[in-house]
Amino acid sequence: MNAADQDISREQRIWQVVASIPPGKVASYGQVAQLAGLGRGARLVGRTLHNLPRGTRLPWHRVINAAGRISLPAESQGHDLQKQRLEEEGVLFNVSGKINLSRFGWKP
DNA sequence: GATATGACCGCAA
DNA sequence: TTTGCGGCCATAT
Repeated sequence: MNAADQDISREQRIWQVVASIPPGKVASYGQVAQLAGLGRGARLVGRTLHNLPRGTRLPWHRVINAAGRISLPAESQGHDLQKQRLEEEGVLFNVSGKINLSRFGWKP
């Protein structure tokens, strides 16, 4: 048993939670962390998603920060891709680039 | 081992 | 609204 095994368990839980997010809905990092049993390990969720391979099947674009905003830099490609995918699923952005969590927030 | 940083969160002022 | 503080976990120095 090494550190990698622990990491895999946590990553697996995070992946499971992220994969459970229905289309057209979004969840915050804290939400995912809580459901994955990580408590307040929101940072771990962010790190894990950042480490995802390019060809992943995971709907990582449905994970945003608590402010209803995309954490990635606006000039980053991931930001653009995330926004586009969300709009494809019907998630609308505010004029400020924010998402109405009361409407699109995932409620398990 | 200690310190700093990071796709962060929640609360208080 | 913004700012500051503590908390979580992994990685780098």
